Amino acid sequence: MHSFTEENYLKTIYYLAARQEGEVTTNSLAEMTATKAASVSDMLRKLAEKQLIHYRKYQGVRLTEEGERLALKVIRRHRIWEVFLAEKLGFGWDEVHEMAEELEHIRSEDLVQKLDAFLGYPQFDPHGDPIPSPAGQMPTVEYTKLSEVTIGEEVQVMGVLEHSPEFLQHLDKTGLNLGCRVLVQDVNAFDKSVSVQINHEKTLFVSNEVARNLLVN
Amino acid sequence: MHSFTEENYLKTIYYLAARQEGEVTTNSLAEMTATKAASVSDMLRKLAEKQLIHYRKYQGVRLTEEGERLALKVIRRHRIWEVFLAEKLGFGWDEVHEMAEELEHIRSEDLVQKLDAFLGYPQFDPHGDPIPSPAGQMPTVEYTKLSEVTIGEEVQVMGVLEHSPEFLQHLDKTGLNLGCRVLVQDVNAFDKSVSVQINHEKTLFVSNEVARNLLVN
DNA sequence: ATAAAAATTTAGACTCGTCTAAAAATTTTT
DNA sequence: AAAAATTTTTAGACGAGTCTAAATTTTTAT
Repeated sequence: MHSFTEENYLKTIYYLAARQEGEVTTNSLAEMTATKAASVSDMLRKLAEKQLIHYRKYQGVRLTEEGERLALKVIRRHRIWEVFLAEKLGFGWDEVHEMAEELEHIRSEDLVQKLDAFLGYPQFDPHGDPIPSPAGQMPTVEYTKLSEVTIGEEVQVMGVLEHSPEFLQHLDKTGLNLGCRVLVQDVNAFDKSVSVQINHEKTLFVSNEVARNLLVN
Repeated sequence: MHSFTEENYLKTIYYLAARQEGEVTTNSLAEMTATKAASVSDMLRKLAEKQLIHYRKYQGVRLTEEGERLALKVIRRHRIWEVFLAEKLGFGWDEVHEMAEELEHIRSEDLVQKLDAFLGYPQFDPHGDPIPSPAGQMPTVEYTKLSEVTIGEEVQVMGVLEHSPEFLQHLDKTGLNLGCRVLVQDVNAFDKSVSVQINHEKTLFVSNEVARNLLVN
C-alpha cells in the first residue's frame, strides 16, 4: 500500500491544486508539509515513479487519475472522522482537524464504510466542507464569500475558507456558527468591514479579513 | 513522545511478561513482533537508554514503572477502541483487533477520555479482557479455564486466552459467545474433551484445546 | 568439564523520509 | 539579452527501524 507520508503529499497536492490555478509548485508543497524543497523534490520523483502524479522537472506537479482517487479517499476519511469527533464525542470544530490528521491514515475500507453508516452518511464535515463519495467524487458546492454579499441580503453560514483553530474560535466567540442566518446591513466603504445582524438578533461588525473567509449562501 | 514502534514493543513486553514467569526473552519478542532477534536487541538497547525497561544483556528484559505505565496506556487505548468498533460499528470480535492495532497509537489523551465516556466507561473489551484504568491500573480478574471446571458445574463464558480470528470464528460458529452459560456434563478421560450444555439448550463437545482457551467464571 | 547447540548481541548494510549545501534551471530585472 | 535573483534539483548525509552474517555468551548434552 501507500505510506502515511505519500498519502499526505497526495492530499496536500489536491488541496493546493484546488486553491490555485495551474500546477502545484515544489515550494508551496514544502511550505504546506512543513518540510524543505529538497525533500519535496525527492518525494515528487517517487510519486511520479508510482504514477500518482504528472511531474515535469522544474515545471510543477499535477495528480494523475489514480493519484486523485487516492487523495480523495484520504480526504473522505479525514472528513468522516471529523464528523464523528464533533457529533459523537463532542469536540469543537476547532479541535477535530488535528486528530483527524492521524485517523485519516487508518487503513480499512470497512472501517470508513461502517463509520459512515453509523454517522448517517453525512454530506459535510464540521467546517461545512463536502465529503467525497465512496467512489471518489468530490461534490461541487456553490458558496459565496460573505465579503461579496450585497447590502440587504440575508444568507446562511455554510462553511469557512480558513480552518485555523484561532479563526474558528473567533467565530465561536462572536456566535458565527455554521447554519446561522446573517443579514448584511452595511458595508464600510473604507475598510470593507461588514455590519451584520445574526439570527434576527444581535448586530455585530465583521472585518473584511473574516468576511472573506466565511462561506455563505 | 514515543514512537509507534516503541509503544508496540512495550505493549508486547507487557503481554509476554504477564503470560510467562520471569524475564522476557529476545527471541520471544522477535517472534511476537514478527521481526528478527537482531532488531529486537537494537530496540532493547534504546528502550533501556530511555529507562523504559530493565535490561541486562543476554538476561532478558522487564518493564520499568514508567515502561509499564506506557504499556498500560496503549493497552487501554486498544481495548477502548475495540469496544467502539464492536458496540457502535457492529464489527465482530474476530475483526476488531487488527484495526485497534492502528487506532491505539492515535495520540490524544482527550480523545480516549471522550471515547471512553461515549461508550459509558466499559470495563471489558469484546474478548472479555479488562480495560486498564485511566491512571494505568490493570484490573485483576479471576477466571478459570473451562478445561478446569468440574463435572456438574455451571459457569459463564467470560473471556478467551487465544485471540486469533480463527478461534473466535470457531466460537461464533458453535455458539460459545461471551456471557453464555455452560454446564459441564462430562469430561472425556482419554482426550480431555468436554461435553457441555449451552444456555440450557443444545449440547456440544468442546475439545480440550478449545476448553483450555475459554475463560469462565 | 568441556564440546556442541542455542540464544543473543554486534557489525555493517538497506529503505524511508528528512536535512544542508551546492549545482542547475527558470524567471525577473536592468 | 545578459545579469541577477529565485526556484528547483542533485549530492551526500543522517536517524529510525529493519535485515543478514558473524561474533559472543549462555545453556545443554555428553
